Amino acid sequence: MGEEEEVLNIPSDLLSVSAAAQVTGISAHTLRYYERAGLLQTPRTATGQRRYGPAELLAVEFISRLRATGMPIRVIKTYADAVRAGSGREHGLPLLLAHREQLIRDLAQRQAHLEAINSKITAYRDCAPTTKERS
Amino acid sequence: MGEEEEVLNIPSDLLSVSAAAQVTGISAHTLRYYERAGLLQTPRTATGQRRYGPAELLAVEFISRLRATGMPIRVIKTYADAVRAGSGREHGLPLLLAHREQLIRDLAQRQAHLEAINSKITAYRDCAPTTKERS
DNA sequence: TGTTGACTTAGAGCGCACTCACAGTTGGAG
DNA sequence: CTCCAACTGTGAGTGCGCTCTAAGTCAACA
Repeated sequence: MGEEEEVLNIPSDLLSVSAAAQVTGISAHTLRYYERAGLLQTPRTATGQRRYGPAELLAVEFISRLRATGMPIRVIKTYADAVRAGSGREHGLPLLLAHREQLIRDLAQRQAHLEAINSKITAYRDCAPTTKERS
Repeated sequence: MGEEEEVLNIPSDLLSVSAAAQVTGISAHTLRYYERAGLLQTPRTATGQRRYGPAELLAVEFISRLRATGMPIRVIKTYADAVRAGSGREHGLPLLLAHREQLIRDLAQRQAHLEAINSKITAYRDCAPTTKERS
């Protein structure tokens, strides 16, 4: 909750893991962790170093959106597996559709929470500074 | 993320911890945990059992809204301490104001994530079923 | 009055998502 | 060629928010 950059500026060349971390805002540790967890599969150099191209960076960006909206790692893995297996439309899409519904409900709830917090703030503004307080 | 009840129906009599759990949707274990953590302070019977009145139930409801919008336990504790100390307006209100700003930013981000997910879904709909996939 | 189920506290355990530490390998500037 | 910084995998550690366990106390009905 709360970053600072807004949009990913994706370069056309291949990036090392730390460069990809800079670009995506996901730490190098976490990028490797995602790969270990099966969310991601990064091409390697001849000696085994990861190289992130535009496609991988976009994948990282999408994964981080799923994470930021509360999708658990294991569900993202299921999605990623489906996409890699070429059955994204059959098995991946339903996960996205379900997640979208969840997210929409979640947004509505958070809106309601925001309004309740606003009410509380207003209550503080309205009551006299020396009045005894509740909850 | 994702409950089922919408609004709290608060009774006027005093409730035991498990009855309060029923009403608030927060487990009895968690209610006790909140109290141990200092978020809550429930009146007791002569023999030490908790009794939740309307004020306590409303407090639980508000706490669960703060939790559901990502406020950490320790910050809620700071808020609760301020309110109990009678300095809610001076020390509690700023926490709520900061949290509201955070929440508003968070909502905007989640909206953006939703739109990105929608785009991805649309991409699945638009591309032919047998087309090779990406990311 | 006896028994059963709900209550009490304190502490341990769990699941998740990182995050770090370690030991060893590699790439590139000087 | 040397050397240092950055890379590698694996496993352990961390922080958070619950969630459960254990041992004991209490309420209330037959």
